[in-house]
Amino acid sequence: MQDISKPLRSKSYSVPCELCSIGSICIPMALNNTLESVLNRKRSFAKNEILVTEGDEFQRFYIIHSGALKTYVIINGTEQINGFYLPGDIIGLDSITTHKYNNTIKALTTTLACELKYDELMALVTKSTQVRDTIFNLMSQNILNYQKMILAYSQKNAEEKLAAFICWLYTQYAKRGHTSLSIKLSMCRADIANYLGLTIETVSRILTRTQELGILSVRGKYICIKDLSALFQLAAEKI
Amino acid sequence: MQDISKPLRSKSYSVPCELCSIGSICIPMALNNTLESVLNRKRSFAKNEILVTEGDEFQRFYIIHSGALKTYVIINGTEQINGFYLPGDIIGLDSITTHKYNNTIKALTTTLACELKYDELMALVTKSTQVRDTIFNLMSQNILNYQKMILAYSQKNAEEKLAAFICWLYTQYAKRGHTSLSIKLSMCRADIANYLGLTIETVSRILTRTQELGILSVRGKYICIKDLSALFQLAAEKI
DNA sequence: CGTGCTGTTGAACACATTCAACCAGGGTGG
DNA sequence: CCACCCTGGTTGAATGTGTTCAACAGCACG
Repeated sequence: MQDISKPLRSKSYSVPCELCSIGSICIPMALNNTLESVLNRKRSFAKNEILVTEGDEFQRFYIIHSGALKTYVIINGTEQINGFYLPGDIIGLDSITTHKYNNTIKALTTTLACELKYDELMALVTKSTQVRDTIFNLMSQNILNYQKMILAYSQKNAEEKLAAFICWLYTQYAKRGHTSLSIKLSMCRADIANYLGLTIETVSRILTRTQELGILSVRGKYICIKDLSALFQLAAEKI
Repeated sequence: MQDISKPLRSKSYSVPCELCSIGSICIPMALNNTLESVLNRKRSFAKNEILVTEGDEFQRFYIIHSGALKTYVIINGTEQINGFYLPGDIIGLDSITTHKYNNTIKALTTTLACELKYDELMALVTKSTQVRDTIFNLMSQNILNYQKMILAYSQKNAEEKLAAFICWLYTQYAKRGHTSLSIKLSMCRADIANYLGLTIETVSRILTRTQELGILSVRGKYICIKDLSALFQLAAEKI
């Protein structure tokens, strides 16, 4: 595994296995040599490649090693983005209950992802309390995150939503060890607007306004956070 | 258990144990006589009684038998409602990861709730694959629900949000066997507005407007759905 | 009968959208 | 090589949705 991940870590945002969302179970599994059966080798996906389509039979989770994915559904013929996923994130927890994928998953950039078979993970949950606790912890964290997001996105106005979004990006990378204040957006303005329930014009306007306030520096897909605490304050969150 | 639940079912919205969110594991446990150790007796809470406060140590889930609860956090001195919980719902899944309650839980009306100890549930997860699968299914369903809610509440305008909220109420009751089109709101307008990120004035105006359209009939806390499919259409959801 | 609480209604205002024009960069073809 | 177009992004003016502030109605309670 290291032979694949090592050269990539310098290239772009990626997570070493220890910082992955399932890291704490993956590493022990590697030591026990049961890894190969449960966590398949990393697979590479090209930009705009579709990993799975809404309605496909659910078999495996995807855990992002590097790159970025988005998930969306088609409502009334238009794409509605459900979420963005960054290195260390796991996709598919919502599919346990439906036995099929509820969203289409698409690569925003070239992406490396680990595949984790559901059945085999479940078998491990029963065998190892460590795996059990890790998975429950992961799902609980997911639920907590969604709660916070609902709170955020139902209460906040456009400016606060966008600030919260950039805070979220920063926090996601920071959680996995990338504390840089310079962020390269892997999604276009239209995707951000779609996800936040805004228009691209509003997103654009707010980005320039926030830049004028000296909080951000925006150039195309590159965003530099000039005043992190002001950004978090704008998002109405505590750091 | 039945001695408690039976007389209540006629009185108001309540769920028989078979329709509870954990029903499928609860019933077998009752048969195995392990029930008493895991699922404590129902506890009654008065209107406005606080079950737990944000930050309290997490020990048990609450599963609503009858009545209604709300969860909220205090942000900048003001209450921010996180969610409403109805008969059959389980509260506390977000606390597994934090080991403490992330919200304050308060009874909206007189409420009967079952208490389910976390530690003892986990022990059962390892012992019984049926319990394991039920709990994973429950958590996955939770995650899926939140995904849909985020989509809903970030994309929809005020009218659609409120329609979606009433649809959600209807669906929640319907899932547990109460398909009546007459719904008694257990929360006040201020709570609805707070939760949906609107003002009470807007909620009020939209309710009367929707009534004028012949979709709803509103009188105080009593709502009667006159045209279910129109309501779902307004909420931009499929039935 | 007044007081307080919950909910409704009205008018002025603010924020976000819509529609439109415009700009910058990348690729293609003459 | 430059004109051309196409895509992604920014900016401006008019419109509309939802908020704010205020008054008021209905109802329970002392």
